[in-house]
Amino acid sequence: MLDFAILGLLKDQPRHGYELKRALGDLGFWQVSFGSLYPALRRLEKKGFIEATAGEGRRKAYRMTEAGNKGLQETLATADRGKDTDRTFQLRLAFLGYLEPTKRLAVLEDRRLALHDRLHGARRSFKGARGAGRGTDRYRLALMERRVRSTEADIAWLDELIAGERSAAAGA
Amino acid sequence: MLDFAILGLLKDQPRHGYELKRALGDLGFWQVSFGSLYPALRRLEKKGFIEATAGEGRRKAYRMTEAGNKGLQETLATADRGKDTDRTFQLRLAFLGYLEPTKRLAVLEDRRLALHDRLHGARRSFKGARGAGRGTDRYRLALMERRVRSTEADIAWLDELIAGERSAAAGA
DNA sequence: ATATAGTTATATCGATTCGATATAGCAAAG
DNA sequence: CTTTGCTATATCGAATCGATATAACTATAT
Repeated sequence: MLDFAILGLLKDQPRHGYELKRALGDLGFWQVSFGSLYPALRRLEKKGFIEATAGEGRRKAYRMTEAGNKGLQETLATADRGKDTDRTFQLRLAFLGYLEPTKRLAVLEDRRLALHDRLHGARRSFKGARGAGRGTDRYRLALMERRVRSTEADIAWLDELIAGERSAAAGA
Repeated sequence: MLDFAILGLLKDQPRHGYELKRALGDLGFWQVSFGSLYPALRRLEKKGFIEATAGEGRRKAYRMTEAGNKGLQETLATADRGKDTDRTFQLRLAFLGYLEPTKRLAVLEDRRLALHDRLHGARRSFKGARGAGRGTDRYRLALMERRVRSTEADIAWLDELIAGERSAAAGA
């Protein structure tokens, strides 16, 4: 998934390693380590998805190749979206603009389904634990309640995105 | 941190590996893999923090030793709380009931500070990106907004916990 | 009875990621 | 002019992941 993130960030412009780390961190949900980043760059280079160019000073700027662009498109469109973790979904969303507009809605709706399932599970746990009179630790109960609430909030947020997507599709 | 989680779960009762995985998953925020779990059990056994007992059939039930309990207490009380990730904080909270009542409030307040910092950063990013007229991708903007909202919600949730903690302290 | 499929359970493998650290140039402050 | 801090690439060992192997037990179907 890091490979995907790097390709997404290199689509706009060439960047060197340090800059990639910063840009990834700026997305807000993942502080990637150098121990992940530099091996990933070598991996991608070996696959021919990116290539190093001479940057300023000792910088090595990496540029996406045509093969890399193809790889990015494939990963973006790929199913397996049911398996998205929170992090991989956020990553997917960050680069959703690179996906064909007609395919975007499906990504959001798949995510909505997954969150819906999560909500049911979270509610069941919470109600079950609350029902078992004083059987459950106060703090664990609070964690369960948080999970319910934050999943509800995520669904609401996602619904706004979906609505925006639909009206964008209608407007086009 | 997995070691901490295992010790926390074994404090109540002995459990075998598979059961530990289930119990951890039931906490709601971490589906640990066997590839992490079994090596961790051996690690803890080697340190003398847990010991295997013969369970039913081929099960190996692990029980926490006195040294293990001491290790758990230390980790619970340990500072470094400023460094808590979302996951480690949730774990810490799940076992906060095992910490001396007088020390619990500090854990919650440290977390509040960290979330406060995060909120400032998130707001700054969001406003900055929104201000740069149409410079930022719609989906990335949505991610930033989500980060702001969910951090606000987390702080509100945490404040309820803190209020509960204070009144529990006053009542005692 | 006895296949069949599903669940429980322990275990290991390779690849990935993390967190810490080493190294060094470069810029600004004191 | 040197100390401090930031930029930048790199690597190491340990932890974790995801997939898979294996096998016993359990329930259901034929």
